[in-house]
Amino acid sequence: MHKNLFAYINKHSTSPLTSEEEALIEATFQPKKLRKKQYFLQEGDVCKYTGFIVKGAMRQYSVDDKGSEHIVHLYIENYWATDRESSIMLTPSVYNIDAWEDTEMLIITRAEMLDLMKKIPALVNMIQHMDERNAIANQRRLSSTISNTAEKRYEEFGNNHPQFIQRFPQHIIASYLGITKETLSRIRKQAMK
Amino acid sequence: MHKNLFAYINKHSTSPLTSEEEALIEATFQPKKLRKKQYFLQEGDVCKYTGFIVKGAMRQYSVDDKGSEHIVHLYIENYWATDRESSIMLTPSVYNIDAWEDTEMLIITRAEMLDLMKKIPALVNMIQHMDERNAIANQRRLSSTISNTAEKRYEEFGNNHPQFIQRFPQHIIASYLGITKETLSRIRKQAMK
DNA sequence: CAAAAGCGTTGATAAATATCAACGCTTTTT
DNA sequence: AAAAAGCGTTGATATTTATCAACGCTTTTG
Repeated sequence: MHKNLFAYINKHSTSPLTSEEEALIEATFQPKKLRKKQYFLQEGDVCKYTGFIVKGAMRQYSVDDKGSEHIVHLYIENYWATDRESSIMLTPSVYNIDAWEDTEMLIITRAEMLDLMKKIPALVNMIQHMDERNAIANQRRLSSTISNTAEKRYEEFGNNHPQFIQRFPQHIIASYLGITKETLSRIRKQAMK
Repeated sequence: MHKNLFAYINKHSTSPLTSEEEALIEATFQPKKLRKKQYFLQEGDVCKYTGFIVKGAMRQYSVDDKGSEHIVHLYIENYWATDRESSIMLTPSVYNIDAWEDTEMLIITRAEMLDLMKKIPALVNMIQHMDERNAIANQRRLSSTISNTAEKRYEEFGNNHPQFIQRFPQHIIASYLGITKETLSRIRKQAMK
C-alpha cells in the first residue's frame, strides 16, 4: 500500500528514497479506510491529518447559510487531501472533506510530517515541488474563474481534468465551477452542437 | 534598501540571518526601479525575475480577446511579484505585471534563488513559510469567488485587504474581484445604508 | 493654462445565471 | 420487489451582473 506513496515521492523529488527512509515513512504514515460518504474532516474540527489518496475519490466543500454546498476541491488517487489553513493555524475548519467513493488513504499529522522532513531530505524537496505545482494550478483556476464565462470555465476544466469528469457526477462538477447544476446542464446542451 | 528584505526574511524564518548571509543576499538581489506604468513583465515573455517590492504598488493582469484587463494580483510593499508558472516552466507568460506607482524592487532570477537556498538555510525556511501563507490566501480567495455574491466578495476583500482599498482605485479592485466597475459602484452605493 | 486622460457615477437595456418546480430514468436501500 | 434516493433535464420566471452611453469632477500632461 505504501508503494504508491514511495513512487509519488520519488517522482516529485530529485534523490530517490533509500530503504531506511522508506521504512521510516512506512512507520509514520497510517493507513486509513473510508467508506463512501464518510467524513475525513468535519466543519468546526481542526484538521489534524493530511491524507495521501492511494485509491478512491473525495471532495472538499463548505456549506453556506442556505445549506448549499460549495465544492472547493476534488481529489482522486495521488492527491493530498487536507485543509492547510486549519492544519497549520490549528483553527477550526470551515470545510468538510468526505469520501465520494470508498477510499484508502495514508495519513500523517503535521508534526509528524515536519519531523520526517528533518530526517528525509527528499521529502523537503517533494514538498517544495508540490507547493509549486499547487501554486500554479491555483493561479490557473483563479484566473479562469474571474476571467471566463461559465461555458469557457467548463471547457477549460474538461481539458485540464478529464479524469474528474469521468469520476464525478455533473452536479458536483457544477458546484466546483461555481455554477448550478441546471446551468451546467444547459451549457452542455449548447456545446453539443 | 536591502534592509527591508532582511527584515522580511527574518520575520518569516526561524533562524536570523548572519552578516555573511546578508552580504550574500545583498550581492545577489539587484535593485530595480520602475516608473509608474512601466512593465516588469509583458505577456509573451518568459518571466525571468521575481521581485521583492521595497516601495511602491504593482498589478498583474491578463488581457482577453476583447481587450479587457483581468487583474489577478495586486502587490504593495513586502510582496513578491512574479508569474511562477512562467518562471518555473520557462513558458511565455499570459500575464502582464506593471507598476501602478513608482516602485523600487529587489530582483532575482530563479537560478540565483535556488543557488542562494543551498547556501542559506533560513531562505528555504522562508520560502516554505511563504508557500504556506500563499496557499492559504489562495484558498480563501478561491472559496470566496465561487461561493459568494459580488457584494460579499467585496466585503470580505475590504476586511482582508484594507491597504489595497486605499491604494488602488475602484475600477482596479472591481477587476480583481471579477466584476465590472459599474457593478462595484452600485454595490457600494447599496452598502452605504 | 488649456487639453487630455483618469475616475466614479448613473440610467437604460441586454445577457448570463439562479431559482423553483416537475419529470423520467437509474441505482441503491430496505 | 417495492420504496427511496440520486441524477440529469427542461420550462417558466426572477435575480444578478454586464454592456453601452453619457456626464461631472479631478488629476495629469503638454
